[in-house]
Amino acid sequence: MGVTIHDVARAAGVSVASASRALSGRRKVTPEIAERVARAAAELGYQPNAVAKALRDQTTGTIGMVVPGIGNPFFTTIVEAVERELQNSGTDLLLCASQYSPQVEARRLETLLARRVDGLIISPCDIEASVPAVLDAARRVPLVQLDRYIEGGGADWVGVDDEAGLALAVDHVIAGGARSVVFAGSRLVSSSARLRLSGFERAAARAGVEVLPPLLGEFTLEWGIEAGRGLLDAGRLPDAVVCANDEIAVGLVRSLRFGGARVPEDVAVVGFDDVGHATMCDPPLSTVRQPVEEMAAEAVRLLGQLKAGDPRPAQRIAIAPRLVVRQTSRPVAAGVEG
Amino acid sequence: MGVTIHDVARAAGVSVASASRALSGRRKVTPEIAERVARAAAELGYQPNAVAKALRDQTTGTIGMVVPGIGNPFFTTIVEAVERELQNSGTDLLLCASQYSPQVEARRLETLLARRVDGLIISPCDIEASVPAVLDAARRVPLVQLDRYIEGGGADWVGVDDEAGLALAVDHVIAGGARSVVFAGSRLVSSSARLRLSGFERAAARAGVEVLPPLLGEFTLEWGIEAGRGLLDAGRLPDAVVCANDEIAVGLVRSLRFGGARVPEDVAVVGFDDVGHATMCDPPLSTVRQPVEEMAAEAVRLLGQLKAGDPRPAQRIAIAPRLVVRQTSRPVAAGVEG
DNA sequence: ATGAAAGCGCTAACAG
DNA sequence: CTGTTAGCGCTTTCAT
Repeated sequence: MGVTIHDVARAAGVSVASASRALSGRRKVTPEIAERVARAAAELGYQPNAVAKALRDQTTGTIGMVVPGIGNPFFTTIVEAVERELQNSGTDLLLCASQYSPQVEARRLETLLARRVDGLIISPCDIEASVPAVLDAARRVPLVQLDRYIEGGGADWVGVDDEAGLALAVDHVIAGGARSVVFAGSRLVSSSARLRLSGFERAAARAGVEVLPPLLGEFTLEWGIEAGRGLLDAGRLPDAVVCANDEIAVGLVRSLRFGGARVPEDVAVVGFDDVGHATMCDPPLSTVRQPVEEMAAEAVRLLGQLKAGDPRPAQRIAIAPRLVVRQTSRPVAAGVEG
Repeated sequence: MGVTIHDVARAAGVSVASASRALSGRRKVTPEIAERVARAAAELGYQPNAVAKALRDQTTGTIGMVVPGIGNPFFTTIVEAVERELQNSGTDLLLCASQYSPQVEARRLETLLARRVDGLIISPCDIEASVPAVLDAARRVPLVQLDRYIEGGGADWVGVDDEAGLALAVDHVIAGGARSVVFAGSRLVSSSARLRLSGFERAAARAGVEVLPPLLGEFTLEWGIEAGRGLLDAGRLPDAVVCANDEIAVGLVRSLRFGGARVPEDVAVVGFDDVGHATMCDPPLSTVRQPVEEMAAEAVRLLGQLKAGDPRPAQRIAIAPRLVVRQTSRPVAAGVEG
């Protein structure tokens, strides 16, 4: 079916070696040959076979990326950022979703490795169950973890500084007058879930406010709605609820208001991520913005370093987030934005 | 770096052919050899090189998919559906986003083709500008268009029956008492944009209601908000607005209510797609549900047929959508659902 | 500057 | 049933 470089060479009346050299331009050929080869290639509609090139070169020009799910806007945002980052490096992205299952995650890694990707960017779905597959992959190929990471180190990581982010959120609601606070997050199955809870607890303890027992479910709108209902049913509302992501926060605001509570007058709500949902929410959500572009850039940079062979201990890079005050929390003087 | 089948063969004390046969299990070998090979492979951590296999077999076991953008929940939903559909066929998906640009779309197709995908599923971003690249790709490899399609035919397509969907929406609001209607959609740069507008116009004309000039922008929340403002500023509200997708509808509802109009009492709003956003909306959005699973299944089936070589004229498969009545339109007796 | 040939890892003919 | 070998398409020595 395909037209090969042999066909081009024959049509141009030169050897395949010359054709190869002319096409790649990486080596000198007479202008005349270059011309003839170029014409032949164009006429035949020659298209280089990347598979053969990959086998020969032992490098595919692709990097694999696996995230828990592309239904979550945070992950699609970060995927887009990585794609943009890779844009001009001639590297293609092979994107996979693990669907929040360590089994399919392991399978995905396996096929990515079999396809000989030059590197891997992964947000492991489970802090424990993902360990073997991720470590194994890291042994075979440059790998950096983005956002979520696995226990025990051994592989590079770049993500947001959750601790700092939660401190930002907690201090903000307290500055707005909150005396009792609660955390609405996810069960502690990922690093993000754990770090955000502990960051919240630390900040709240430091401030000396009352802390209600955390509400732990999923990183979803549905769970946010449920958590809001739970709060209403409990009879007494906290002054503020800090959420582990925006989807939870949006759901929470919805059910709180549906139940008659005013946001932010009766209870302040702050989210985390600031991708998409936050501005869509009514009223617009105060949240902690993850520095997605920087995270993606850093991950790609790290991957490049690893590829270069540069041996060094595993790195962890935590990038500082930023508070974005909108309308679900009481403003404190300056800093309000749309 | 990698351990090859030669290493395995040597370690097992057999020829590469036997090793290959034992590993693939596609041909008889003595149990003893099978055993020895299996052990050697396990001990060495052998992992087959898919690149070499692809070159040898002239088939990669991958299909490429290109959609305008993964930021749009409709496309992520359909990508997930296609992934699920492919799950058990041993075929991997190479996902690309064209970012709504015919240029990057063409480039993406080019590299997918260079990587020798076995087939292509594409939602062309532009009904006109996407034509050459898509047609060229279709000439080289089995290709089916999903959702959007290009002008002029020549390639298979599966999508929703837009005409029927818009008729459903229009008839519904009219049954609810609407006497004047308007369409809020996208500029006519894609097949979906065009078909939905014409479907709306036809259904409205058939019903004999008053039709205001259509509002055409983007398939985004922002445009929905703007369109809603425009409607308010115009002084007189229509009884119903039918939207080309849910994001527009959500934005529209938001700005209409913000401007003091009651939904659905003053104006009914109906969306299109029913993925994610619709239930998140407050109040929950009445909409036309795209049969995403069926569309994905059909696309994969068609692709399989094409691969089988089965020559036949290009097919267009339009699947009937379903109306989902929630709370942004007045119900008509039965059929309300969550 | 150009051409002949080796070889990337794999599988399927083809012999034995 | 097993082993030897050719060849998928490409790039790069190695000679010329």
